[in-house]
Amino acid sequence: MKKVTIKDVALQTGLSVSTISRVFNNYGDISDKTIKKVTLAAKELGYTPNSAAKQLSSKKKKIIALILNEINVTPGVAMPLEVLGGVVDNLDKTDYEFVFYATNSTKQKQKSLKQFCNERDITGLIIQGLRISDPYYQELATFDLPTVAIDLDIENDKVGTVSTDNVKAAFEMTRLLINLGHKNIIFINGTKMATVAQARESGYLAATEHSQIFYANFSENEAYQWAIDYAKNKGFKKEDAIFAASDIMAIGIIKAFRTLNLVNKVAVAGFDDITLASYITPSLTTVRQDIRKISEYAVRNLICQIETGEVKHRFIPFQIIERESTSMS
Amino acid sequence: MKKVTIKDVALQTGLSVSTISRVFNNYGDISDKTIKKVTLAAKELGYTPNSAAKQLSSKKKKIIALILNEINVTPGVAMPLEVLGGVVDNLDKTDYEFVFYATNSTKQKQKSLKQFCNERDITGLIIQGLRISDPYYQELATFDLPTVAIDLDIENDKVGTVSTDNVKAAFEMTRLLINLGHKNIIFINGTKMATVAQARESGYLAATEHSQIFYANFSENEAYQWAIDYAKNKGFKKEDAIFAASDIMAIGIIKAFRTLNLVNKVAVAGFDDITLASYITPSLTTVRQDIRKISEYAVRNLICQIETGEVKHRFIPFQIIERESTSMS
DNA sequence: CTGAAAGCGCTTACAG
DNA sequence: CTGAAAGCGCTTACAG
Repeated sequence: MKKVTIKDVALQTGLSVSTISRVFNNYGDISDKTIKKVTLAAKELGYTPNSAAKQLSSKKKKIIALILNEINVTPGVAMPLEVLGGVVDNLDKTDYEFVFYATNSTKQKQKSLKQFCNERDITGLIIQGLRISDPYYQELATFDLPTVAIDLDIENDKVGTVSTDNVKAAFEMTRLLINLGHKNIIFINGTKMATVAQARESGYLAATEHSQIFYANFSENEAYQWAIDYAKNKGFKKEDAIFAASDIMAIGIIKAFRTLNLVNKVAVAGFDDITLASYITPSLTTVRQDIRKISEYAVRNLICQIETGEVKHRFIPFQIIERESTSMS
Repeated sequence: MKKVTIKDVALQTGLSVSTISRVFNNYGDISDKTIKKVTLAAKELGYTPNSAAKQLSSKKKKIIALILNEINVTPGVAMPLEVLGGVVDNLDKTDYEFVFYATNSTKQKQKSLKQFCNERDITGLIIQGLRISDPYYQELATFDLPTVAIDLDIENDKVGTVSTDNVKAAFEMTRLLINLGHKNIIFINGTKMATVAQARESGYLAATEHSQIFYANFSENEAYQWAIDYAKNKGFKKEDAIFAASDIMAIGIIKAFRTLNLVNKVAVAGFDDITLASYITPSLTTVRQDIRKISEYAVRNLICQIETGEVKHRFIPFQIIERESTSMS
């Protein structure tokens, strides 16, 4: 089965290749009769334009790449999938093509962002999941292709950003815990290597006077272990409340609290509102991010940036979800 | 900043374009001196081969597409993400390029699989998430590109398959419930429109004498509602056990059982082992699929099919995970 | 071991 | 409104 090309359509219709091309690209400057003839012939022959040829020959390329870092590390965390789905859906409504690329720190070392974009003729980029230690994070500081970074702070006025206002969200959550009567809010952060973690930490710091911060690497196990150790060494008090910078860590702490018989005695709050948060017992008080909106604005702002050069920074509204883990018996 | 092409490298080195191309494609037939010179010049200029041009000019293309259907429908279900990650990782070890494409029933109507593959010069295809009612499912019956379908039964000896042995797994789970002393196993299936659902149903049927089957559309809410209604109309008995064809439905039933105060009285089992399964209370007895292995064999078999024409059908081992939901008080 | 030239399937000024 | 021709950046027989 030979591939059918634009030439075959030209032959079939007796028109020139240029005309066929114009019909397919809606040049407007063509007679209705021709349009009909070409459309019919194309359908008959089963013609589909070859995208590589199109890309190569066309001046104005329109390809948006989504780059996701470390997509399959944390079980239960579906954010990458949601971002992917959201970006695809929003891009479908435009005439930009979509390319997906999954990366990780190994691959980042092998091929630079710029290399990748040159190879694929990328027009614009949406990127998510980078940590501060990642090569691509560094590269973004001097990157000159239209780019929107999700959940990242980049010191580069060519790079737009979309994220939850992590500072404000952490501030509000901390205030909520205080308002619920807890005197001593302990903050369990992930690492200092993530922009979102830094932001959440500073929000926490702004809301409390007596700060106590520990790090559990965004890991359920490490958070679990931390809680066990802390209980042994210092002991939790009724007036304590734990605010974890991710639901996964909060869940680790809740698990420890089950063992320690501390459930419903010491409040726990998380961040993200992953699916687990509402299913676990006790259900978890947390901050819900609006990933659909984040994806939507990532696409929207990127296209705006490509077309007008205007770089935007946007916070997407969040929601504090109060559940059982902060209501004490 | 002009794009640097193979021509620039040729100019810089005083060699011909053909030679540069050969160096980059490891033709072997070139002097070490030349290789070094070219490599150096390429690095200096920051040359990266353009993939569109490569694709267009090359006879032997090597592009594998992963097509995922309806990626963002069910919260808590990360299978598409795991498949994506697995396929990417396994493809990274080969010299095939990877293309990702998310589809849904609307998009399937707009563009046929064949059209999509022609446009992109796809060499081979991995596809997951299709339901029997999907246009692409129909199309696969007569598809002639090397293809591996995940979790699908296709009547086409050009299409390979990789999946859990759903029949056997459902059979074993049903037997387990019987062995645990439950007399009456009620099967809650999703729909008749999914191959996996049909397979699980027949496994169930093979293992029990008194079959009772209901459908809850793979929906937590519908399963919840079903349990409430059933309790009202017929009433659950101690000897009953519920086997749901997905964890999500099993969880809906557990939720209903909480309301009905039936937890630990009537056994519930699920299928999939999603993250939630181990976190919910009571934790859920279920069938664990090995998605990493499924992805691995999907890639491996597809490449084998592309290179040798041999079409394979493969079952990936599963595991029955016994947890609290089937241990009665 | 290397080069000249045709060709992959399109788009797009330039003419008419 | 339509066509002829150059060109996008590569690969690959064919010569030498």
